[in-house]
Amino acid sequence: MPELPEVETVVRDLRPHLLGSIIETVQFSNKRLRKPWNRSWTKQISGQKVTKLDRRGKWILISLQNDNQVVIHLGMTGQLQVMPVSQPHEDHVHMVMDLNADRQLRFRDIRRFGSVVLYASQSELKQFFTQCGLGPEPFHIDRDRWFHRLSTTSRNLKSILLDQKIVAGVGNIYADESLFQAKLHPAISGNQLQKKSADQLRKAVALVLERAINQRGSSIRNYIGGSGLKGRFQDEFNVYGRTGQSCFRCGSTIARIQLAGRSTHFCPGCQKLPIGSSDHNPVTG
DNA sequence: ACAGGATCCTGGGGGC
DNA sequence: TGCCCCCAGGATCCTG
Repeated sequence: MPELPEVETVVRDLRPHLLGSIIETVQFSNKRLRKPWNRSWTKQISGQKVTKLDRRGKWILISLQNDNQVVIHLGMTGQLQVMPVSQPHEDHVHMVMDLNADRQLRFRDIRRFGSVVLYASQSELKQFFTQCGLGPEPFHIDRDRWFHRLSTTSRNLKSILLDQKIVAGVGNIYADESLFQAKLHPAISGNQLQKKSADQLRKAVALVLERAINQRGSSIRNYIGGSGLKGRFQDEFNVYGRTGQSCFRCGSTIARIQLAGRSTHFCPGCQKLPIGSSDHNPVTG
């Protein structure tokens, strides 16, 4: 669900509430999340002060005074908010962290694709990211490296953008919006791109994400920020969810195809396949 | 190496 | 009102 702009918004919203807070204890519901919470971790983090709140890709990182790192992934439907203990409990709350001053950090996750885990130290966390090969932040991609990654693969651009090993934080919405911004068809393969086009895509991703952050991300159905507020970027979509509507740029009808197992939206007028590429049939609806 | 499908879940919307 | 089917901001594993 939440992609980089949504996760960034959650972190920014939570930061003033969480920094300096003391974690008293943590409790989980009886339904398991994507990754299990080790019971011994509860003791480790009890009484610890929150010293830092960060984001890496779609991961939320809570640093504690003893160097422990609480790492949260929101999955598809995760919501993270600090609220008073007195606030009534919602459905689907699967983790509650009791904080000082009668407050709680609550993790609500309808589909339970999210996770909350602990790493013993910053270096252990770094090791984890290295192990899973997490790619660079979209705002700090090296131009030549990016071109090299693209030019050495026959995979299509859509699946490249969704690959967290190539660039961290992009999901289905922003992949489609970035490809529209760069005027590139999602089915083009990486090694078909000229250096100039590859660079246009690199810049488009950063631009689209930056704009989305400024709008607090996109709220399609479940997403809310760390303050409970929705995002506004869904009002600025050019292609995502606009199947059958007219392109704001050229007036063509926005098409939807299946790519990398995901719904993929694009404008057949602005985003053309190079001659010789195989064609894809639009799915209506 | 890559594409595609299935899987983990719950809920909303449309069609009948 | 109910049922059935499809769809969904993610990630991972398996097959061909």
